[in-house]
Amino acid sequence: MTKLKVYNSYTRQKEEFEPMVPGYVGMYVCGPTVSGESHLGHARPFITFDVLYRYLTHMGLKVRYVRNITDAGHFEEEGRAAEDKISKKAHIEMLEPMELVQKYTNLFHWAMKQFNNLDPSIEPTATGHIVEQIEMIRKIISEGYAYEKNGSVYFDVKKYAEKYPYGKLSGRVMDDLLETTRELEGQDEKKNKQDFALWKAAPPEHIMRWNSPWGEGFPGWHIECSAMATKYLGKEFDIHGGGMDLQFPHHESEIAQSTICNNHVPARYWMHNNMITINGKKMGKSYNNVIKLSELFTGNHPLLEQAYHPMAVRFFILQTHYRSTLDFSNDALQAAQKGMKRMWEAYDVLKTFSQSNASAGDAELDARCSNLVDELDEFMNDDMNTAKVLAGMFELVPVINGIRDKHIAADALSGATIQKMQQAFKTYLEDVFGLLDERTASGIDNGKLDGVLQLLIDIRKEAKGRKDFATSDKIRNQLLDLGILLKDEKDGGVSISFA
RNA sequence: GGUCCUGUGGCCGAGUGGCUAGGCAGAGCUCUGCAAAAGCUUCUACAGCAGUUCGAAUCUGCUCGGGACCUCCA
Repeated sequence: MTKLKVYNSYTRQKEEFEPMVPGYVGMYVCGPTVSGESHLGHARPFITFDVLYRYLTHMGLKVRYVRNITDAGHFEEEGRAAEDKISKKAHIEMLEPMELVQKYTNLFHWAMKQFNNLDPSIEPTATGHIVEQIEMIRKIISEGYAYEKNGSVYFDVKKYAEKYPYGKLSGRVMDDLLETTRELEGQDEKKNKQDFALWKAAPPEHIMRWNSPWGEGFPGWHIECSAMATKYLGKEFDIHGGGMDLQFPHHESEIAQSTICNNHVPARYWMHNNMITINGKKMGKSYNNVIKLSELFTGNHPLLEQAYHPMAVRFFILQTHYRSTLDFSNDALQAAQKGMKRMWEAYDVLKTFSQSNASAGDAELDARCSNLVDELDEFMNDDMNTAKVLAGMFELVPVINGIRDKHIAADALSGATIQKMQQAFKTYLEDVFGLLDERTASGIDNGKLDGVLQLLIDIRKEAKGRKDFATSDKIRNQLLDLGILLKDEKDGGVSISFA
C-alpha cells in the first residue's frame, strides 16, 4: 500500500506524511470566530479536516486534534476606531458579549453535529488563554521582536524578516509588502505598516478587556492560535490546517510568533482548503453572498430552490478535491444529493450479499472489482483525493445493482471480493467520509415507524395479490406525498427510499 | 499595481503526455399491472493561437476570460 502524501503549502509540494512521533499526530485547525452564524463557506475546512482526522485515525494513528474557538473580538478594520467585532454586535443585539459568544458557539456546535463532524480532542477558547497569550507576547518583546506603543504591542516584521523567511508560506516578498501604498488610519503607532498587533489597548467603550503588563486591552489577531497550539501540541507539531484565505497574514504571522518564542516553525505540514464560491465569487461577509448553514438546511434563502440535507452538503464537498474551488449552485447540490442517495442505496444492497462463494464465476469482473477497491486507498493517499475515491466507488455501483437485479450472476464475484467491497464501503462512507444514512440522520428511521411501514407494505402486497390496484396505488402515492417511496423489486420484495 | 491560482461536454467536477474518470441532466431499449428504481446503449469536452513531442486536456510561450491573497475573512 502506498503511503499518505499531502500537499504542504509551506514547501509547495506533495510530501509523504511522517508523524514526528511514530503512531501519534498533532493537528491544529483554525476554528470559527463566534461573532456570527457559520455559513456554507465555513463548513468546508471543518469537513475537510474532519475527514483527514478520521482518515489518520483509520490508519491507526492516535491523533490529538485541536480546533480553537475565537471568542475574543478582533478588529473590524485595522486601526479604525478600535471596534471590537464581538462587542459591537453585542451592543446591537443588546447582549452581554459572552452571551453572544455562547449563542454562536452553540450554533456552531449544532452545525458540526448536523454534518456528523467528530468533536476535536481539545477545543480551546481564546478568552480562556489570555494568560498564555500575554506570556508569549512578553517573550517576543524580551527577544526584541516586538515593541510597545501607547498600551499596544506590535510585532516587528521588518526586523524578523532580516533573519527569517517571512512570507515563505504565503509566497510574499518583503519588498512588495513594504511597497503597498494603502494608507490606513491608526498606522502611526507602528514602525512599519506590515507590523501586526500582538496586544491592543482597549478604548473606553470596548467591553471585552483584560489586564496586561501594558494596560487594559485584548489580544491581537494571530497570537491566540500560536499560544494554544504551543500549549496543547508543543513547539513543533505535525499538521496545521485552515482555509487558504488564512495563509496571509494569519498563518504567516503565527509562524513568525512561534519562531521567535519556540525557535521553530510550528507545524511541519501546512494544509489549506480552497474556497467555496457562489457565482464564481468567494462566499464571505464582505461580499454579501453568504448562505448560512441554518438557511441551507431549511431552504430558507432567496438563492435556494430547496432545503439541503447536511449529508448532501457533505457529499457535495467531498466530490471535489479540497484544494480546488468549489462553486455552489442548486443544480450541483441537487446532483450531489441524488448521487449520494444512489451510492447509499447500493451500499444497503451490498450489505445483504453473502460472502460464501468460494471462487469467482466471472474472474475478469472479480479482478476488476478487486482492483477498484484497492485503488481507493491509493486515491485517498494521494493528497486526500476524496473525489476520486467516490468516483471509484460509483464504478462499483452498477455491479452491485446488477447482481441484485440478476443481470450479473449471483456467484460472479468471489466471497473474498464481496467482503473486500463491503469493508471498503463501510470504511469510506461511514468511517472516513463520515456520511450517515439520511434516514438515520433525520431520525425518521425509528423502530415504530418501521413497523407501521411494514404493515402498510403488507397491506399493499395483499391488495396487489388480488389485483386491487386502486388500493395498492393509494398506499404508494400517499406515502410518496410524505416523502417515502416504495419500489417493487424484481424478486417480489419491496424496498423503501426516502425522497 | 504586486504575488499566485485557474479556464474541461447542458450543469458540477477528476485527471500522473498515449488507455471510457465519475455524478447529475438528456435520448433509446429492457424489466414492470402502472410507477419508481435499476441495468444496458448513447449524444454533447478539454478557452484561443503558436511551439516542444512519434503523440498534449496534461509541458512551454503569448492572447483573452475567471478567481484568490495583498485588509477581518474558512
